Amino acid sequence: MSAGRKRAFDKELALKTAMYVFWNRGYGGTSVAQLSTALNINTSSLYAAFGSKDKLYKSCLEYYLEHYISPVYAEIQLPNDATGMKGLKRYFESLIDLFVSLETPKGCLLIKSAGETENPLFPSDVKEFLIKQGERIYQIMLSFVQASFTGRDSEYQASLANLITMVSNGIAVQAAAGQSKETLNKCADQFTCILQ
Amino acid sequence: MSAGRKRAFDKELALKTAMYVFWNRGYGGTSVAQLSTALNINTSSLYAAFGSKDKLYKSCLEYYLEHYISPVYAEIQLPNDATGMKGLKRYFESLIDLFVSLETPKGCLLIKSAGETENPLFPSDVKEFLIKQGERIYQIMLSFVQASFTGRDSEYQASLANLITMVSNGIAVQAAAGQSKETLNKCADQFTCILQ
DNA sequence: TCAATTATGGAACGATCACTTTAGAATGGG
DNA sequence: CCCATTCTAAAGTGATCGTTCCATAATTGA
Repeated sequence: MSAGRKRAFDKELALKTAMYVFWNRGYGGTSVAQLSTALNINTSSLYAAFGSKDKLYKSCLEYYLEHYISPVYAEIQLPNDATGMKGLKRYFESLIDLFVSLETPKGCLLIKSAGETENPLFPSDVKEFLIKQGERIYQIMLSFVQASFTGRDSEYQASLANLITMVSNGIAVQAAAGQSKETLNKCADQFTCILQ
Repeated sequence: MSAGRKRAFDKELALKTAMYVFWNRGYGGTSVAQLSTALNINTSSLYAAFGSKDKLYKSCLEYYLEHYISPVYAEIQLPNDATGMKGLKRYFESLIDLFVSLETPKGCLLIKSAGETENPLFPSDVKEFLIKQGERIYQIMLSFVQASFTGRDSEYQASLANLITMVSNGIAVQAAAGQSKETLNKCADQFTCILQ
């Protein structure tokens, strides 16, 4: 099947490391030379394994979505006792845990990326990817709200789903700015409380 | 007093134009050559007038604060009939008007800048400046909340000021992502409604 | 064992980065 | 009018950007 020399590094581990670098410094703030150093891989090996800086970046975003964001949104998706305030509180807790975790960079890689899309060097296909994922996440939130606030009209539900997303984005911004887990949790609690 | 050749361009207009470029593309996404083109000024003139890219950037942030952000926060500062829900609603309206205005780039320059501070090339003094301004803005919001929600304990007030700031940041993120003025206003209205 | 295939290490590519230099043109006080 | 002063235009600075090339090393199927 596969002839040729074997890869000397763990590709998935390298991908995860690259994701951390992008998460910290952003797309524009990360150079291939820095990645090469952080991953302890030559640039030629990096290009052989991941194609280009842009392709590696997109792979990192996909990895982030699958391994970091999706588990959080699973909190409010079926099958679960996911509906209602209990689900929402668990969602915010998971989100804040992710955004302030000591094992990963602070804040949200997706929102950090979204802030760079107007950079003329930012890859346009990644921009489209981010828009698509934003819509997908909103749909998950909308389904949750529809299942949890059954007594309200659909316009209210749509707006509430948007408001919760808005608060989530605010949490990401303030987590990236260094706000403590306790402060963020207190805010999220207050929000869920005044919601009912 | 001033001998020598006169400047051939309007310095404040050039500053405003530079601010627009940074607001659109971010600090890392903007090159001096692009600024030179956009401002229709040679790089040497640009350096003579503004010192360096970093100094120009900081001047743009100061200009943004004075001419764009401060007027919004004046909405909830004394002397005004600024307290209470009426003040808060006007604050959100002004904020959303600013973030989705057709005459300026979308979103908030400060929050866009805050997302770039971990870029190793980002000037550290600007990072400190942003942190300081964030605290200043929080204090304004806290004073407003203390004057508007007199019946609550100070912990509740601090947390509420934080929550409102959080929603504001969320608005900035979603405005930058292209969300419509109507959608944002509906969300802000819903938030102010459930607040009481 | 030999050819085909893939990975590695390092140098090198042109382009662009922020910034400076140099030479000359415009200005105003004495 | 002269000259110090300031601005403008264009070329040039070394450094870094993303990416590729090339020789060599390692692995496999035939």
